[in-house]
Amino acid sequence: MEANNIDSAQSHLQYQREDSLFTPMGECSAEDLARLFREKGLRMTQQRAEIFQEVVRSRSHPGAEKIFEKVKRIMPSISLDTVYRTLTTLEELGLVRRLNHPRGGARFDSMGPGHHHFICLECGEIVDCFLNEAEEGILGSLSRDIGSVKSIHVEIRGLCSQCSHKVPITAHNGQNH
Amino acid sequence: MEANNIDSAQSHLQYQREDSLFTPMGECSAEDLARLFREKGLRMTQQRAEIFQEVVRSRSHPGAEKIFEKVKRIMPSISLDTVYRTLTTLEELGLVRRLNHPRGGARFDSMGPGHHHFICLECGEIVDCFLNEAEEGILGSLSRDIGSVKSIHVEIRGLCSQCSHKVPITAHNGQNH
DNA sequence: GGGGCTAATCAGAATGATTCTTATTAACCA
DNA sequence: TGGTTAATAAGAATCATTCTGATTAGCCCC
Repeated sequence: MEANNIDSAQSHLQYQREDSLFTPMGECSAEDLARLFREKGLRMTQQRAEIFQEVVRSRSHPGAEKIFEKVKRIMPSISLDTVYRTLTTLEELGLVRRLNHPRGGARFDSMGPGHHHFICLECGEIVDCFLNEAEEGILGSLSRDIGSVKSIHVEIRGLCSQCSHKVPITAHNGQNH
Repeated sequence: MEANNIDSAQSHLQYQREDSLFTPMGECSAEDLARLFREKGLRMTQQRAEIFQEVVRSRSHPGAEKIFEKVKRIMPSISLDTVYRTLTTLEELGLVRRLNHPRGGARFDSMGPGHHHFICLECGEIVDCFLNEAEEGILGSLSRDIGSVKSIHVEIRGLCSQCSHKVPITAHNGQNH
C-alpha cells in the first residue's frame, strides 16, 4: 500500500516545522543534520547519521527493532539501546515523530512535510494522510486559548481498503506487522 | 486545570459514536451498560461496573494503575489484571478510549461527547478539547479514499498555559503526574 | 430458586518494550 | 594532536502489560 495522498496540494503545518531541516520534498542533508546537532551541543556520530537516514528513507513507519536490524547490516556493532536513545534525541530535535501503534510498541516517522496518519485496525499498517493548507489552517486555529502549541496530529483508525474488502465479520484474522 | 472548551458549540463526531450508550451529557446508566454487555454475550460483573464508573467519573485521564488504586478502595480484592482486561473490553465496546501518554503508559477516557486532547509536554497533563462543526467537517474529509473509518482523533501537544508561564528554558522541571 | 456451564477473576509468573549502568570509545575543541 | 566528555555497547534492570492455571461467580435453563 502506498501513501494516501488525499489532496494534490500538500500542507505546511507550521507548528511542527518552525525551523525544519527538511526541504519541501522531505529531504535533509547530512551536513544540515550535523550542523543542527552541533548547534544544540550534541555530537554527530556515525550511528546517529545512519539511524536518521534509515528513518527518512523508510516509508513504512518502522519500529525501533526494525530500524535496528536495518542499521545493523551497515554497522554490525550497533546496539538496540543506541537506536532507542537516538530516536528519542531525534524526536526532541523535531526531526522524527514517534507514533504509538495500537498493537503496542512505538513506530517512527520522519517529520518531512507535515502529515497525519491512518492506522488499519486489521493489518496494523500505518498510512500517511495529507490535508491541504486551508484544512491545516482550520486545525491550527485549535491553538486559541490553549498554551503554546508544539504539534497537531490527527490519527484516523479504521480498516484500510484492502482489509475492509477481504475481512467480513471474523474476530481476529490477519496478523501482518 | 479544567476542560478547555475551546468553542461554545460542541461537536458531533459520528465516527466514534454510532451506537453510543452515552447521553449528550456523557452519562450512561448501569442498566444500559449491563444490557450492552449481555447483547454482546458478555457478563456484567461488579468489577466491570466499578471500573467503568471510575473511568466515567474521572476527569483526569487516569492510567490503569490509578484506576486500580481507586477501585481497590471499594473492592479490595480486585486485581490489576482485571483492570487491564476490563479496560480493553470497554475499549472494544467503544465505551472507553485508550490514549498513549508521551511519557509512557496508557491513559483512559470515557467516550462521552466526541472530543480531542491536548497534552502538556511539561507537566504531562491531558486536557479535553472540543472542535466546532466546521473543524469536525475538515477531519471528516481526511477519510476520503481511505477504507472504512472507525475513529478520528486529534492530539495537540505543547505547553499548557500554566507551564508556558512558569517554565522559562530549563530542561526538565515539573514532574507532576 | 437452585444447578451447571463457562466466562471472568485472582495471584503470580512471564513477556516485551524500553531504559539504566558501567566500562569503553570516539567527537571535536583548543 | 591530545584531553575532555558525550556517546556507545553490552547486558542487567525496570516498567507496563499479558498470560497461566486454579478458583469464583454470572446467568441461562429447569
